[in-house]
Amino acid sequence: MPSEKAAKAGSALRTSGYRLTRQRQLVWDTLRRTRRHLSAEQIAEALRRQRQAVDPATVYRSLDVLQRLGLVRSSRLGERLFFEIAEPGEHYHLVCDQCGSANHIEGEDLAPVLRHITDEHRFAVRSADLIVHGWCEKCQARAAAS
Amino acid sequence: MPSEKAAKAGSALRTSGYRLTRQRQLVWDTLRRTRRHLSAEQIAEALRRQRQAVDPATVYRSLDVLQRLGLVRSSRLGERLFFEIAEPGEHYHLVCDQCGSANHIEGEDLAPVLRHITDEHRFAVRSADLIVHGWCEKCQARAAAS
DNA sequence: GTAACTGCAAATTCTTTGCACATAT
DNA sequence: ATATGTGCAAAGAATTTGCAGTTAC
Repeated sequence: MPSEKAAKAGSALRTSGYRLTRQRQLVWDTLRRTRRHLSAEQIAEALRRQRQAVDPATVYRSLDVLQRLGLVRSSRLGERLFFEIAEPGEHYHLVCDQCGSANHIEGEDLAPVLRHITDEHRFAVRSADLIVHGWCEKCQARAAAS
Repeated sequence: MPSEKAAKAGSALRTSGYRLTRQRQLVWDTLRRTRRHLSAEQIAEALRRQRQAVDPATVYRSLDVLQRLGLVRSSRLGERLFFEIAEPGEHYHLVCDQCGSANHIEGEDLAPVLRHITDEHRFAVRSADLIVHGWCEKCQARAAAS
């Protein structure tokens, strides 16, 4: 699972004058291994469990650097900041009110909405985030079972 | 500007067993007077300026009650929670990255997107909030002028 | 009169910062 | 060698909570 993609962070860091450290590597790897969004605390917790503890402050700082390089993006979902690998293209956030999980799905459906906002409301759109709250498939099943 | 709408909060409070206090009245009135979203701190600040100071903690508690009655809704825009009078129907949030103003606009364009999420992703949608970041008309004009 | 409400101060939670020590280049 | 990065502890910002005193009903 390493190779090109895994090397991406290393070279991006170096060509930008940042150093490739164990901590940055670990934060990046943790994020790459999940499809989900993770909070800084969840990343720190995951690393702690693997006996590779990284201080939360360092997790935040690492995420900040990765974000500046465009490798990571963050969004505030509910109470906290969540981080994910930056992928090109639109995407929406699905936040489960029951289990708190946060996922994203791809799609281009937002384009007409944004065009409307630009044209009718004279608002220069830079980015858009659709946050949908509800129940994920798992929690629906769990509720139906009881 | 008072009359029916202004009385709404009072009767809703009473029929639900809550008391109509000076503080709740003031918070509600402040929100009704703006079209914008206000943070709890902005509400407290506005009241302080009118020599009607209400403690921030009380502002939060009042907003919480009004929200439980369905009279107010909140959304997290950027760093903080913002509050607004609850109006029926979909709406989007436009957050200006320059001046920090937060506005909302009406529209039903989201319906097809939400249908897609329900159908394709088996996610039971409860609510959706589209948060658009960019530059508001005023700030665009200001930037163009300089 | 009394349960509900308020102000104030302290507690919480998430995130950022300062600084002495460690490490990648 | 030295500029960058890390851990730890402390500071910050936004929001919540505990409690003794106040107020709407």
